[in-house]
Parts: sequence; C-alpha cells; structure tokens
Amino acid sequence: MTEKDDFSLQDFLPFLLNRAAEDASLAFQAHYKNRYGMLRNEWRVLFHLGVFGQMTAKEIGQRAKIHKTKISRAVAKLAERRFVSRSRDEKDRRAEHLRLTPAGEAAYRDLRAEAQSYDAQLAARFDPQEVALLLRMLRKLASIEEPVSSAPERDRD
Amino acid sequence: MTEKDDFSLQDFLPFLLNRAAEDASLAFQAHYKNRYGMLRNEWRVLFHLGVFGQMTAKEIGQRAKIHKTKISRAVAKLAERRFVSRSRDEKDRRAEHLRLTPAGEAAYRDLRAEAQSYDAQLAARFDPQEVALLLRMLRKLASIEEPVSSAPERDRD
DNA sequence: AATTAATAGTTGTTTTTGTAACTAACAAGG
DNA sequence: CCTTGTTAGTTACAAAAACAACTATTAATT
Repeated sequence: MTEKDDFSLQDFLPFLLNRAAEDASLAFQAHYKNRYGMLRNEWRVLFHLGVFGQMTAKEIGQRAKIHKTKISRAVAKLAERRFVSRSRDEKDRRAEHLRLTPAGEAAYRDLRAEAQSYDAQLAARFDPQEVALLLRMLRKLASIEEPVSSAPERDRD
Repeated sequence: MTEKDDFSLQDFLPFLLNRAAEDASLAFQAHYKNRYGMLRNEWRVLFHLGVFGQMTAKEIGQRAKIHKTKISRAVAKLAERRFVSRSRDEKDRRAEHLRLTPAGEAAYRDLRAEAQSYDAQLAARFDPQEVALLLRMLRKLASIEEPVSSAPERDRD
C-alpha cells in the first residue's frame, strides 16, 4: 500500500529474522511440544547433549548462548522425565555432568530425524548454494564459528 | 568437539534462525526498551502505524502475523502512553482505527532512524548482493510477499 | 588459616505470553 | 423481528520467561 516514507519493515533485518524464525520454527515446535511436552529450551538442551555427549550446564550455556537459569530449569524438567541423568564432578563438586539416558537418546533420535527431514524440506525451497550462503550469513549474525569440517567450507551434507 | 553423528545443530535452520534473530535483535531492542519502555509487539505496532498510517488492529495483525490478543495489549499500552489514538469506525462500530499521535510520530521517527542505522550496520558485514539474497530468502521463509519494484503489485488478503 | 572474591547451579518473584472465554456489533436466513 | 453465526476487540487465568537473590563450593589474597 502507500507507505509514508522510504523505510520498509520487510527489509529490516531484525524484524525479518524474527518473523522467519517464528515461521520456520512452527512445524518443528509442534513435534517436540506435542510428542514430548518439551519447551524450546528443553529440546535445545536435549539436542546439545545428543550431539555433543556429556556436558555440564555451563558448557551448554556457552555453546547455545542460553542463560544458566533457563538451562537449570530445562535440565530439571528433563531429569524429572528421565531424559537426562546428572553426576557431580569429583574434582569440582559445583559442576554437574549431564548426559542423556536411553530414553533421552531415543527421544533425541526421534526428534533429530524430524529435524533433518524438516530442514531438508525448508532447504528444498532454495538452490543448494543459496542455502549454503544463507547458513553462512546466519552463523555470522549469530556469532557462531564456521564448522571446521575441512578446508574453506563449500558444501554441506 | 567430537560429534556423535552427522547431525549438526549449527546447520539446522530453525535453530540458526532463532539464534541469529535473537542476536540481531539485541541492540535494537535496547533502544525501544530503554528509551521508551516498549515491548517487542509495541514497537511492531508503532512501526506499522508509522509506515502505513492509519490502520485497524485487525489489519496490523494480518500484516504482521501477530495475534489479536497481542495487538490489543500493545495498543492499550501505546494508547496509555499517548503514542496512538483510537477512533471507532462509524460504519462498523466494532472496528477501531488506530493512528500515531504527534508523540507517537516522534518516537517512531527516532526509532526508525535507529533501525535504519542499525540495519545498515548489520548489512555492512556482507556484500550487497548477498544481503539482497538473504532478504529474499527470509521473506520467503516468512511468507512475506516481495516488495513491489519490478513486478506488478499483487493484492493479497 | 581467615577473609574475600569468583563460579556452578538453583530458587523466588515479577513480567510477559498464550489460550480460551468473553462482550459488543454486525449479518443473514427464516 | 428473532434466532444463529461471524467478526473486532478485550479480558481472565494459566504457563512460561526474565531478573535478581540465594546456596554451595572453589580460588585468590593477605
């Protein structure tokens, strides 16, 4: 319609990123929410443990940039549902090592499969090299270091 | 770190998009939050009114894909602070036309300037044609129609 | 060793959000 | 008109997030 000036909301990156994130998350959200009653931070913690194996809450927080309060509550919920188990570090008894239980592993594998197929579905809407660029740009915006798989990244899976 | 399988969180679009959106929104958020005590939905409503002029809550909701409840609360807050004024539609007395007050216009212009300079700052981290592609992809993911430039305008909804 | 500072994680309290039920106005069919 | 259905917007209540204060343990300073 008639815009009053040259500013366009649809070109404003923070706005667009939030909208795209919301829309793109919706379908996946339904899975972890309906199937496992998980919250956003819970699947994030679950996935970090699934991908990286044993970690402390602090390490998850650093890697995912999630505040310790959120991690703590997400872990409490996951532990209550026997998806993660905790064990104190003997050297530093403040720290707690977290890992998935077999039930947690199962949930992770299930959701990971969903994630992969959903991701493929999203990516299929674009050319592969466009997707690669999108990922690189998003990682840069999110201050996530590039995966150091091999030489300068070119292709992914 | 040693990943246990071929799944990578940093390549998972919903995750990446959320992370990028959070990070990219942080600096701008500080402005509307600290300067005007606004919430996310409040600046969205303010911007829609600033960009498009008079609108009803329903129209804002459709355009921004924000639920009417959120709009209602955001408008109530903005009206309370005398940033927007409301007037009933005489033909349909359910509908309410919203518009910015002079104070609202001033806040909008101020925040718009912030938005533009912040956006330019973000965009400067990439090549212009990369940014254009990013915007196009994000709009597609967010189901936002392309801004009318070459193609004839298409009326939806 | 005693004091102070720092760190890992938790808990409590206040805001914000999400969901659904609600009111008021209009619309259509009988 | 009168029922039934729809729409615009609000409100109430439950769920979740944000922020800050707290405990327990370790590290640093004197």
